[in-house]
Amino acid sequence: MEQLRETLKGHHLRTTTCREDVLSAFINKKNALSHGDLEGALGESYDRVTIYRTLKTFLEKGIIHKVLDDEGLRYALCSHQCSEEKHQHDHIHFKCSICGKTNCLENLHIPNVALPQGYQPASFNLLIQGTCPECVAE
Amino acid sequence: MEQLRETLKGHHLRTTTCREDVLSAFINKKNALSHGDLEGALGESYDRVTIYRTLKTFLEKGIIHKVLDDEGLRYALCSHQCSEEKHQHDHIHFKCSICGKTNCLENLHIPNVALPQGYQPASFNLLIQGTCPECVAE
DNA sequence: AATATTATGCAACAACGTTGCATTTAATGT
DNA sequence: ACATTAAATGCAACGTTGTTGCATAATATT
Repeated sequence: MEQLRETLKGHHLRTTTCREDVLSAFINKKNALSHGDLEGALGESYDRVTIYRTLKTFLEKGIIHKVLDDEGLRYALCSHQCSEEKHQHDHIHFKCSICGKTNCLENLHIPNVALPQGYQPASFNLLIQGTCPECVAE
Repeated sequence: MEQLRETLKGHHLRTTTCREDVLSAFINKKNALSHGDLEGALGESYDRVTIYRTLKTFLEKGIIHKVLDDEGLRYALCSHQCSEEKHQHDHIHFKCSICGKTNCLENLHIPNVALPQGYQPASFNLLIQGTCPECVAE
């Protein structure tokens, strides 16, 4: 609870109940969340627009990052210290096609790629789809 | 022209002017296209819905594949022989943040990744964002 | 407690995508 | 070349997703 306030303050954001609730949703569910997921999780507590704006500010301030997906955009917590100035991510995202959950594999880095002459890379996004350990087990 | 018919027939599709036009749009513009791009390129010739359905069939039949993007879905031609039965892609997508175009780097394969125990990968999608050769030059 | 600044809710709108149904078109056999 | 069958299109309507402007409410600061 107090930790939420700290996180928000650390990113120069005012503490509001909506931001606390969105942030704790990300912390509790450990997988990536879409706007719709959050709307579902938070019920009628907040306006749709407020959630959109909360996601936008969290993105800008470096609290969450985008997770690409062939069926829509999701968001996940930034584990390492991201800030308004710089977002840095080079981990892999895994989406399970059985349970539908997408997770950050924080420990796995995206391997280097030798691009052809002239290409200047700035950011990388690798999504692997398949079956996750929980769903393989069943 | 005749080639378009061949391609469509090869994927067990009837030849219609809409399908020919959509297909040639993909062949002419060499970058990935969104539904909106196609609507723009084809003008008022076809109904919005028809373009959506054309994209859907092309996807299913293995003529085009999805290209993920943090600002929406795009589609690009499948270079290698994809079919209704199997789609196989392991090339890299590069999106230029200056000109906004996304291209398939057909010759670059996604490097192998050692996933933790229990993860069963099925498909890979790597998007690199940065500056493309044309925009670097300027 | 008063103030300045920021966040929220509401309304309205725009973009994106889907479904059902009647009509038109393409392929096939005669 | 024509009739038949099956599939594709256009239209209307709808649902979802995301954005913007503005008045109100809440937060941080003095």
